[in-house]
Amino acid sequence: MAEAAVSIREVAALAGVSVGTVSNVLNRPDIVAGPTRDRVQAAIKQLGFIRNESARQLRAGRSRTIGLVVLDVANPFFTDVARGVEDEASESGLAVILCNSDDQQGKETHYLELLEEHRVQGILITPVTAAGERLARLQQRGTPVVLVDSRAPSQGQCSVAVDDVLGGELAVSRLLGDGHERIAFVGGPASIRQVADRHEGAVRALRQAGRSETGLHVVATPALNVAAGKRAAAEIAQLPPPRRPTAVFCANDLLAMGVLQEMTARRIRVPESISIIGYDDIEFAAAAAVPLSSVRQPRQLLGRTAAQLLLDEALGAGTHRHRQVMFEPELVIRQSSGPPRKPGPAAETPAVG
Amino acid sequence: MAEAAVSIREVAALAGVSVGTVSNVLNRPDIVAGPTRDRVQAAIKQLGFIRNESARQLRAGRSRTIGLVVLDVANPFFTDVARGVEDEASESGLAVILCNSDDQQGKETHYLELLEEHRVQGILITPVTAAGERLARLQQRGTPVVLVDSRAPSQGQCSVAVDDVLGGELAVSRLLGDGHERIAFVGGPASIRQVADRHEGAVRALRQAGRSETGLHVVATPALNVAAGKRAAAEIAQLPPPRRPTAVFCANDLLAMGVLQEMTARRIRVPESISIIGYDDIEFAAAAAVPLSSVRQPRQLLGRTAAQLLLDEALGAGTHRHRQVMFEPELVIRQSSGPPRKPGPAAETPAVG
DNA sequence: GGTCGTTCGTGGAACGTTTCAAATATGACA
DNA sequence: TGTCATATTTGAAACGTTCCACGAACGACC
Repeated sequence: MAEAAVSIREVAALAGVSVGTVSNVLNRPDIVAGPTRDRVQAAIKQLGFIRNESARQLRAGRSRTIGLVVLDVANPFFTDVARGVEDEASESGLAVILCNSDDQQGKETHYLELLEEHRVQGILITPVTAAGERLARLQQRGTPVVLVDSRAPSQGQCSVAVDDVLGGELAVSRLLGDGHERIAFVGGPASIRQVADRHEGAVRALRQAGRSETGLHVVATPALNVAAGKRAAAEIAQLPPPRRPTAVFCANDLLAMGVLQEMTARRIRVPESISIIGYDDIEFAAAAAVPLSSVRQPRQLLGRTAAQLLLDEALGAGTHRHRQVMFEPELVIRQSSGPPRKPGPAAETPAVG
Repeated sequence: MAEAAVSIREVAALAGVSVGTVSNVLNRPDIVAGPTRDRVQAAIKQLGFIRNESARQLRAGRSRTIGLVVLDVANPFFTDVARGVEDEASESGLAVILCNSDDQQGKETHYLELLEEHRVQGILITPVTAAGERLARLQQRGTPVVLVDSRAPSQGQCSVAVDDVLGGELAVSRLLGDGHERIAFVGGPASIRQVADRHEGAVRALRQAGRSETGLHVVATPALNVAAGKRAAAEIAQLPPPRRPTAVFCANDLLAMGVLQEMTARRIRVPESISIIGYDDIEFAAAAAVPLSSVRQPRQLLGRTAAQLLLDEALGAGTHRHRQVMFEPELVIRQSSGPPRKPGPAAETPAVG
């Protein structure tokens, strides 16, 4: 079934020209005389010739792809980033190799090696931990690296991020402004930079409002998913109402959805009895039964911008200057948050049904 | 900054051996004498040598990657499939190039060309439409193709799918068994094979129960997302209660979540006033405020199996036989569906809070 | 009919591997 | 000491492109 792949040489033979000419038809058709070009193109069609990308890459020294290494492809945040990257890359005729590090150092290392062997134009990565050392070496060996959703530790690298501290501050400031006194922060592990920053922002908001930062009830979670959110909510719900927080700020939307679900299951009304603000503003946040208030990140833009920086570095003729881009997040208020209500008979706003 | 990439030749020079020996150290270390091997490995380390995958591929005639073309990376169904594919591929040391056709014929064609030029080991694809012709030609030229979530039209190809007709039948049979008399089907466009099959299954369930198939109230949607689900629900909600369906079967979970959200917003209780069953059983389905009943597909298994078939065809020494694998879906009942209740005061089961 | 420009086309080197037949070293044995 | 088998290493030919220095053909012009 598998016929021998046809090469440029056979095309040349059929068209009665040299291989160089076929190559020219392929890459610079304008410098080839009309009739010759037609003859070659006919031969290409007749033989079903397909360029061999490996050979081109070998000759060129670099492949026509870029690598994207994310922490979790199943997280809508990253699929949106990937989307932005892909759009930008395809405009330059590049393909994207998507790698899922799954938050594991080992897989990350494995993929970085693979990408370097593939001689990709460059790598976009959200590192598992601050992997500065390893990435810097990659860069020295000639593979540009752009950090996505992290700040570059030095001026020697490009990075694209969203100001997570500001995001945390926006969310908690709003809750304070709404009149909440007892606020919880749900998130973890604290070793994740995004989590730590969002927490820091929350603390900053408290300080600015003249509150003690010990007023923030921190509920640490082992992961950033729905199940962890549910467990955190169960913990909060057990507190007696006078001491229970009236608002929860979650480190991401998956957690927030877990919290929402558990509160709902326990007949604690959102937002009447407890307000919830999430982070990321994934599409499902707006579709939750109580649409989630959330801190929106420009996800696709993040991807696009990262890809642009990478391409500028990889293709730009030495004119590239490293930049650390920081976007601002935006607070989106929906129905899951509002001013606290005094306990009593059901409020007039529908809780969830 | 970018130092000249070091090749096998320089390693050989430093270690004082021939390039062939370096290649042997890399690929068949056991046939190289111990001391020589050590010397070469030291040289590799000292120079920071990285294999050039393009050159290997050129020599081998095939790359060490497989292509995966999906309709929508943002749909959790496909990210789970991708996950399965990736797990299986990485066990064989292959990388996955993930391509998003975005339901557009043009993008699909573009990516197929790109993958063929890359000489991938094979392609896994959920085609935009029945693209039998084009895919068959690909296969003839030597690139194995496995259809994912579609049935192969002929014996000449492998395919992996889930029995969507059965899935539809399971869902609607359950609703009938629960005592529902008026049932709606929400889904579209009907040109999508999955939608048509699930609808057919619903009709079959009605027939088996001795009902007229005209009893199914079909609400056509323009797409399979949350927004379309909301619009469909609004349409259903406008019907006067005596004629309004007491149960809705949706062609996928995104639609179902939209329906749930809109019903909830209109204070129509789920499942007391209306039952909902979705399709796919994505992770978010269980996390909805009213956990969704849904028809589960073995998503990761789908991906794994597809990859296995592909690898068997690509790597297996001519012993491959094409297979059309069909999995069975499984109905998962959660709180969004149940027996219909007579209208009246709030039932004892919590609706949504 | 030479000379000079253009316009096209040619032929072969190079990219970095792998593979394989052939060459060489090693050691056992008579 | 020579012979033979075995273990190791070598050297060169591919793989399919692109690139580039040349050459051929063709007019045009003096």
